[in-house]
Amino acid sequence: MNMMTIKALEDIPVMGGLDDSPRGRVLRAAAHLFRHQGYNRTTVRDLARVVGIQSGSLFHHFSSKEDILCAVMEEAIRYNFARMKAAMAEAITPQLQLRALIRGELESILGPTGEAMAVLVYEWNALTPERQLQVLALRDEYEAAWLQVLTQLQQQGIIQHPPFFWRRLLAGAIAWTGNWYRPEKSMTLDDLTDMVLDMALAGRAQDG
Amino acid sequence: MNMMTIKALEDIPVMGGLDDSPRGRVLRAAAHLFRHQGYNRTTVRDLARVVGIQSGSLFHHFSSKEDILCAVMEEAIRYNFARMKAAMAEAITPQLQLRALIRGELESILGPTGEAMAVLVYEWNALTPERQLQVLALRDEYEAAWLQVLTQLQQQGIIQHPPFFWRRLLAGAIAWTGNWYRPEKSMTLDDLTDMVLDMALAGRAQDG
Amino acid sequence: MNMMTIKALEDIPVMGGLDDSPRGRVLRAAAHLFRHQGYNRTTVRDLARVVGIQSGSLFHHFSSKEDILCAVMEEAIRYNFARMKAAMAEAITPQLQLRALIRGELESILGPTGEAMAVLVYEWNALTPERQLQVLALRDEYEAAWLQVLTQLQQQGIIQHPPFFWRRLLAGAIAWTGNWYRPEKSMTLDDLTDMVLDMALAGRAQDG
Amino acid sequence: MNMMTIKALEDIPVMGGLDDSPRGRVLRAAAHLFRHQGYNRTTVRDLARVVGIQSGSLFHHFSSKEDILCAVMEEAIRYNFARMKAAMAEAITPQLQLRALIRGELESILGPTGEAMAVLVYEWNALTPERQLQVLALRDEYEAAWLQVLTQLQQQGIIQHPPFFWRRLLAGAIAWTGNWYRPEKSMTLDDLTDMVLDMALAGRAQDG
DNA sequence: AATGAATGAGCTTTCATTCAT
DNA sequence: CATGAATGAAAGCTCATTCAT
Repeated sequence: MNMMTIKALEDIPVMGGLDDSPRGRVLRAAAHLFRHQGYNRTTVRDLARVVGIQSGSLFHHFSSKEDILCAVMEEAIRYNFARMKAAMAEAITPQLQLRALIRGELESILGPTGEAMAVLVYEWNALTPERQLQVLALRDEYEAAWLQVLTQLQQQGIIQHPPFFWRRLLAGAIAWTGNWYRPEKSMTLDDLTDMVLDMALAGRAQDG
Repeated sequence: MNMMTIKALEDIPVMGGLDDSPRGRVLRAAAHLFRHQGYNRTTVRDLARVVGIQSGSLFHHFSSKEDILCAVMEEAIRYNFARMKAAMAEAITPQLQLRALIRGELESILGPTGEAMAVLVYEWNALTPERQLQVLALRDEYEAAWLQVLTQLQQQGIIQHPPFFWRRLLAGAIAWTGNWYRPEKSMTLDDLTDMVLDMALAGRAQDG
Repeated sequence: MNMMTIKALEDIPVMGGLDDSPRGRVLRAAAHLFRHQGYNRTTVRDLARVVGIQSGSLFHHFSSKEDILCAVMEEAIRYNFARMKAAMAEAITPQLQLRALIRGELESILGPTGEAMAVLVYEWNALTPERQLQVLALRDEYEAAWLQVLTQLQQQGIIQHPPFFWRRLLAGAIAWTGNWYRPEKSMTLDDLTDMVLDMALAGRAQDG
Repeated sequence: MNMMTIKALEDIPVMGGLDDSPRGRVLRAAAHLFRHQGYNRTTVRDLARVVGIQSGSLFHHFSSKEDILCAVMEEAIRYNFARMKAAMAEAITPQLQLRALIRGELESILGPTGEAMAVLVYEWNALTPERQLQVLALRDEYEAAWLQVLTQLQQQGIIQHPPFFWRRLLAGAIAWTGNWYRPEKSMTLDDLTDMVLDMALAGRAQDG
């Protein structure tokens, strides 16, 4: 692979929630490399080189390469879940909560945890089935918050389609932004949030 | 990897547009394996075994493993592009054209080419840059049709957001269905199409 | 390997003694390819392509790739041995015979059989031991002529060193010309012959 | 190939200039195997087995099989060049220098570096063109010493033919000794040196 | 005779992981 | 904790040879 283009750790955006411990440094480098080279095409030597240690030393912090992958995914979910809960606590109405959820998810994908979130999606089946279950457990907690808000909105007649399906469509639209969105004046993150919110509330005014 | 679960070719859904030539058989098996095991975790021996030939024989039909990956992607795009053009030709108004586009894209992801389409998304950077360009050229043609329809709808005031961005959000929502949608009575493919169409036309009635 | 530089059969110098039969065409191409790419780095497909047939067809004329190698070597020896005997028959004195031997050997290396002769030297241990013996039998006949002439010259006091060893040194000097000599005005084949002859008769005048 | 005849490292003559480091052990085994089996017919597994390591471990010391071949050649040239310079420094007259050059070259071919020198000749075009240039650069330095001495001898009227061509003939005669010379009482290395020296000074007495 | 798809053993190389230091 | 040489299984790919047509 095109290893020459991969930078040193200092040039990689700091992944939210990870400190400068060896563990944190490895996970940040891993998120970056797994995202841009793929999990399988990234060697533990690549990873060690970016972190600035020898490949054997990685195994003092993680028991296997897959363990690193799994940790990247879990940290991403955990960190964003925490932020999401904080944001939700401040939002009063379901509409505002929905906006907070959208905004939070966009930030998780487009901000410092973006690479880890992309890894979560793109390297999903590099995980053994038991590890998939382990990560899914975390994810379900997160999804429950979405379903709760969407269910309220449906009960209020503000959205019309089944919350479960509707959430899935929105999840896809949001996740995909990581592949194309780049912040610019004419389309700030707030603008993007509003655009997705319009999508989420589609059909709302049909009743009005 | 989890090879024991992988079936023989006869059990793999026939990928649209591929005949029973050796080439077609290889591409169908490849789409399936690449989708469920990942490109890197699928060995040429895996592939040969499913097709029912020896691994060396693969290289009579394709010059490399990456060549197979690229062919899977190109066949999927080409086949669906052809079907999409046919469907578009029959739709008169932009609204109907939009529905045809959504329906076609959902079929491409949920129908016989679904595995190949997923490979196109998930294994994108297993392709060398020059091959990415080659595939992108095909893809651009396809996207142009979407943009044309969305632009017309915007000019008519039916959608409000910039077509380019709007298309991206819809593309994400539709692509993601491959990860969760399973046909059932309470949510047929037609129902799903209408649900996405509602999303696409979000805000339409706000003006009314 | 650098296959693109390998020409069609028409551009390869006609190896002496080989007609335009399929067998002859294969041997000429083989001498050329084995010389410039090495025996192992030349595939039967390379060979077939240059000859203008399919690789499977080669095996109607030769039972194996090694069989082709062996035939190249044997033809070269046989052809040059015949020419050498003819030349020797015309030379009267041992000195003239020596010159004829030198001239003949230089021609075999620098002329149309040069590639085959180089293969004989450089691919010697691509041959199985039994085939080596088979070729050596031919070679011994050829060497006997040299030894006879050198022995006569030694008996006449014209050369001083043991004929067997002296022949070996000369054989090396002559064989190596294939790696550097290119005909030019200031060093024709005749000039080269005389230069080697001077070497062969070294020390001659010390007695005089 | 005839692998059963290949011995363990301990039975292979110690190639001059190489210590007992892993690198040195590999190069000595490689010189031996490449010489007797040919470069292409020697597998990295053969090589590893003789060295007493696993095949994968070779690639900690050399980046490729060709890298090993190249190192064998370069070490041989470098080592012999150093010895040659030392010997030349002690020789006063051009005649003595010529004898030193001949003696040194014979030793390089018949002594501990003999296998490596043979590999240099016989496996030359297993090297990629750029590597050939790299090795040629080393070789040119070495050849310059020969030409200088031969040119002096020509200016003194001691040899008559153009030094460049004369050197080539001698080089062939000397290189070829590796294929036939075995030390014995009636033909020691000194005797052989004198025999080649007589050749080199051929025609000398013609003027006398 | 000629074809060319198919074979399958064997090649070089990669790489996660181990472990003596 | 860190190192980095060593491991050895497995990868993608090659290629002489076969054989049904």
